[in-house]
Amino acid sequence: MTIPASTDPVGFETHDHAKCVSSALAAAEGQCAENGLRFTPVRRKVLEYLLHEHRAMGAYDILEKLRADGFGSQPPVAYRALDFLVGHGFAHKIEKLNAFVACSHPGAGHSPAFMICRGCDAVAEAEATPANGVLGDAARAAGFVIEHAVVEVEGLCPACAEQGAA
Amino acid sequence: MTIPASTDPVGFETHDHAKCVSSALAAAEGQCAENGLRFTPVRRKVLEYLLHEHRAMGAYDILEKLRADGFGSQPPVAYRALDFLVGHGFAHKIEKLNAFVACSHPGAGHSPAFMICRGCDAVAEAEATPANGVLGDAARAAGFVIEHAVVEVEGLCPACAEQGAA
DNA sequence: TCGCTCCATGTGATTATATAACGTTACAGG
DNA sequence: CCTGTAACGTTATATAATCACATGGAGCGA
Repeated sequence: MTIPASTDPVGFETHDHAKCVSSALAAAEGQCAENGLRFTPVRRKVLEYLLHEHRAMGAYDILEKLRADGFGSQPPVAYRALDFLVGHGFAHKIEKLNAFVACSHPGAGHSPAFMICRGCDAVAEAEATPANGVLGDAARAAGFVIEHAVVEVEGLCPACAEQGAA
Repeated sequence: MTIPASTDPVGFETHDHAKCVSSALAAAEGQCAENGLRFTPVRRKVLEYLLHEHRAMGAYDILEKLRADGFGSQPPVAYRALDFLVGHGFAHKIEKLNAFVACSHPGAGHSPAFMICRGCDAVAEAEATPANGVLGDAARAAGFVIEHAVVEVEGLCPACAEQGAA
């Protein structure tokens, strides 16, 4: 796991947010075009919300924004867009929070791990390697075939830790 | 979803289930006595269900059993018992399934990881080491303080993999 | 023993999260 | 243009979890 120091894809650091939103949207658009996927207005908008907020959002938070923007306002509208985004790797679901975040590592097929700050709800994405380590050994020993991994660690981000969030 | 009484999978292998249930209950009872905790009938019964089934059970599955056994039948009854069991390490919540399992490694304070079979819903518990590996490195580099980890891998257990569950 | 306090339990109501089912609309390919 | 498929919109419902408040019982000190 090497974090390119200048681009801050993962950390709890500041970055040029407007740029990261627009470039991520452009990347998603390109990837959809390449793979014959339809990057429809609802889907684009939902990804935009997630990128803009840069934190985990509940489906009903998103739904409220969709309503405000004139889209359909019933749960399936939000869930379908989220299913699409998650299914194609543009976003991830945080099981612990029953919420969703935009993917921070666009492009590469990956196995994400998340650091969730319980102080401010910020979520940072890192790379997991579930097949390695003790768990991978245990799985192989048991004959278990790993298909997908959920790795989510809870704790405090630097800012919250410093200001002593109990 | 009925599993033959004497051959439930633990770590996806067969074992003497009646014995493992009773010894786990006895261990829990002892640990409660030692720490001044009240191992009440509801709590005991819920742990018994979880140990007996040895798979992930939803809170409402448990609630139904409680009702059948003459306990209170409103959601808080089940959730409170589960909160107690999870809080003291006698059971764990599987976030991916919104369900609960009895702890397989009683006693030691630990950081569990789970292997979830999508074929038969069996759940095996292993030990995770979240502070190690690439994620630990990333967290330290970012200044993130890990307090708790959720590690859940989905896939196929040996039995389901063999019979070609798609 | 009495009475106090704390914790656990029971219940009704409500909030939060997610899916089912069905008709309509938009779009790509022939 | 026709047609098949995928996306969308809406109603209704299922599933998961919590709130708020009343009741009851165990432990403890006076």
